[in-house]
Amino acid sequence: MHSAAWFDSFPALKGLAANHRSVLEEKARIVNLPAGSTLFAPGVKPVSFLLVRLGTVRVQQTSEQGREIVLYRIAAGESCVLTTACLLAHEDYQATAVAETDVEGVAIPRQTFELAMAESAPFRKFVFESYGQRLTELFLLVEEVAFTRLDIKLAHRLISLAQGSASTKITHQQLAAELGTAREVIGRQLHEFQRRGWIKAVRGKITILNRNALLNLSEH
Amino acid sequence: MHSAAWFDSFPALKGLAANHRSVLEEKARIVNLPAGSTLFAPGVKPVSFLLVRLGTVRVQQTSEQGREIVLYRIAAGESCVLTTACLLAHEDYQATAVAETDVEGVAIPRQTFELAMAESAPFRKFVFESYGQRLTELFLLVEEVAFTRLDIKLAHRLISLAQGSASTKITHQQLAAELGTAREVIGRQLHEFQRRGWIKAVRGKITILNRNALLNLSEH
DNA sequence: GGGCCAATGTGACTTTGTCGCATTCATTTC
DNA sequence: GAAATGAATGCGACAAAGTCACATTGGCCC
Repeated sequence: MHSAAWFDSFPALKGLAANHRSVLEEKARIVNLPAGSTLFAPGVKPVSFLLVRLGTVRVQQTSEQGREIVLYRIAAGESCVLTTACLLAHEDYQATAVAETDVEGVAIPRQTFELAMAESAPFRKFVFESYGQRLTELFLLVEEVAFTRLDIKLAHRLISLAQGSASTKITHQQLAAELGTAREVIGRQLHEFQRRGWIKAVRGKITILNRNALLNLSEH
Repeated sequence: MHSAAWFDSFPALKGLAANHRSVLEEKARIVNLPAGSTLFAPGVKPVSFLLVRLGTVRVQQTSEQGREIVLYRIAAGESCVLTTACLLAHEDYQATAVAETDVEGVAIPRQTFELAMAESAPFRKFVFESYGQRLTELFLLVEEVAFTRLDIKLAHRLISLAQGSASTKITHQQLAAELGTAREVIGRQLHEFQRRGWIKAVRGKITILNRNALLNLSEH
């Protein structure tokens, strides 16, 4: 089906002219990716512009020694800026993207994408706003990585990963990869949080007992 | 003068159609900035698209506690991606840009810029290629900040700042701001390099005595 | 020559990262 | 059910990096 259903998932595309909209609807392809699958990895060239309709995608960087850090996440309704950048600059990917949940994406062929960029001001606006937002986020990430204490980063991340619920299924290793540090370091810090009664950690799961304390710390 | 002279400083714009070229030439304004002046700072909104014709610009981030880190440099012939992003996403700047040398820039009014983006494929290509490049660089920066040992980063930076010549005029504090670390840490490391006979440091100036040793270390 | 201030040095201490193992827990396999 | 397996976690010693509170030095200006 090349139904118009997907279009409404992207409020930012509301303003598109009817003719542009119908071209996009006609040429776009819905792609379904199971949780855990890799959308792209370093050295690969993108073939289509990519929008995420449902689910979330994690973009991360891996160092030569195998250590990882999460760069950002793509939420439902957003575009994959890195894909766009690589597509337009004719570069390879230099990061990895993993589906964190089952993901439904909308793939727009390069030609159609370039046409839309050329002809539709609202489409350009959509693409550029994503760009600006990511760039800002990356600047903040650099600052956070360089200057923020680990306990603060960890408190912050625990809250944001929990998404309002009390507990998260996550291992020390995964948390270390989130923040670009080592497992042992996460272990120590979780221990300290637990000693203070802020969390309860069991194998593969962390439960927040005192959200306010974590929140307070995360605001340093 | 709104001479065409500046145009030839941007090889990437060679492919522009004559009519687009003449519009840009007509509307663009040459701006001269003395070394050390601030192009933009957090909280300011950009008014023009900006190309750097001569000189270099340093873009840096400052943390709340006042610590700094250099994000990237804009060389002659390049555009200021952050300006573009903010311009298009209607956002404020969230970083600082400082002229490292006397800078001659080309300011293109927003309207003219948007027109060029709408009508000229080569112009879009120019803008997007800059974008992709910066994004790639920022990814690498995050990785470097998170995972690379300080001695390696410092060796690397000393070589790149020296630009082939043997000595650089720079203070420990400035080097610390380059790499996002503390002055004392730079001091210690320089001491170690000096002890090994790789550099000679005097107040405000560092001379490279053994470039190969530094290079070798910087390739870790 | 003396004052001034940026640049640099120093040592004690904390935080973070690294290394090499030892345990523990859950699941699969016999 | 017992044993085997492998991921997840714990632990202790040590190295690297960041912090703090000063002391010292060098260059410039009067």
